[in-house]
Amino acid sequence: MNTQSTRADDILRCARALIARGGYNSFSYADISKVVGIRTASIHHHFPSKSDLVRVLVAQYREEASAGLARLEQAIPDPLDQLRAYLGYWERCFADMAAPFCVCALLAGETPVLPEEVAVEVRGHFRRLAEWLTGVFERGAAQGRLRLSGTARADAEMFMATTHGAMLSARAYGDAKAFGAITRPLLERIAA
Amino acid sequence: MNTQSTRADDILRCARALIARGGYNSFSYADISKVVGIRTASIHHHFPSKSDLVRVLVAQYREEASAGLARLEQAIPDPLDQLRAYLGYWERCFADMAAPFCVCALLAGETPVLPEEVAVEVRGHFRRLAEWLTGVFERGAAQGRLRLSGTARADAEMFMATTHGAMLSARAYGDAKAFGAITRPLLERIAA
DNA sequence: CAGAGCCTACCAACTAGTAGGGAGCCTGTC
DNA sequence: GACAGGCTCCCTACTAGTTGGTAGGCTCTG
Repeated sequence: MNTQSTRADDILRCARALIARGGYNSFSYADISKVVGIRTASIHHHFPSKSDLVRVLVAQYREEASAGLARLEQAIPDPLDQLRAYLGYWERCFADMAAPFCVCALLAGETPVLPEEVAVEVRGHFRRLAEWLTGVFERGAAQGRLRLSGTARADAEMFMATTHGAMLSARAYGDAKAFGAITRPLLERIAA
Repeated sequence: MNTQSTRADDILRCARALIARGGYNSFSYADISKVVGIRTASIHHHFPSKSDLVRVLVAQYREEASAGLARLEQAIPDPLDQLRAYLGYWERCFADMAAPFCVCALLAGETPVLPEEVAVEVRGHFRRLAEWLTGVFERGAAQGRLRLSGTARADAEMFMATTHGAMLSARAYGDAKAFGAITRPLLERIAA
């Protein structure tokens, strides 16, 4: 357990919220400085460069997501309910305005202008999520709970794409409810 | 026809390519200056502020998209083929690396940090595209060419979200073929 | 002459990042 | 117990380069 200074965590939490608003190039150390109450030079002490900060941030995000999926899988046995819970999580995020976007989905769009190290982490998140979803679809099909329209892998990729696209639509429409409006029919369609 | 100075068009074309790489905050007047061969001050002569430039850029993008959809609709009678052609267009864009992302999809993610006027244009594009797709799904269902899983509107929104999400996945994976891999099964699923 | 288009020369604010110093705290040693 | 050394964290002060944007002047054209 690292009970050590919460400052680095404060910085990461703040940076994550800022990135979720507009991506890599839409925030600066000065923005973090104002929120966390620390000088920009002190942020450099914790994270020497911006790419370091964002790489660590995304790596931590991936760990949390992975842990969350594992917890979800343990708590909920039914594959369809697992998908429902996954989408429900994001629906609640949008409703709360807490973290109204997947950091990795946003960064994925900016890939060409991202530091390579960050792009690698983002790719890792997409792979991990796609793998988890593939597993869910495989088990769902085997148990007769989900109706596959192609391979489990293909359905998983499509599910992920629709989810991310629904986040974009919600932002474009300026309407948090749009996310649920798009993803709920998605669930109905794949339910056996 | 406005045969007038191609400079403004050069600037718009260049800015569009730059935005398609990483969004609103990832390019500057200096970047355009280097490519177009003009001083940044001269860009301000054509577009007083950055938000002006991007607003006009997105408005022009919307017009082209609208015209493209109208042309597509005239040339191709079958609704399923229309969707095929729409996705084919983007697949070719990705393959060429010409314009490997929908400008509006990328900007949609950045909505919270976008100038209001730009966000309005982006929203307009999403509305227009969703409306067109809704029409295609309605006609497809009426002609027995497409299988709806919900209302035409809901299916259209889902189709659009999946398309945009597939763009994100292609970028995240660093693999242009991923777009086709995700969207082709999508077509098969909705074909009657 | 008027205006369009482009220039040079600015500007203030902001960008990520560096240098160096001071306060506090742990740790080892006499 | 004292005290030196080193380490962590944060500070002020600074840098060079970039940001979007302005002022004013030149040239070419209708």
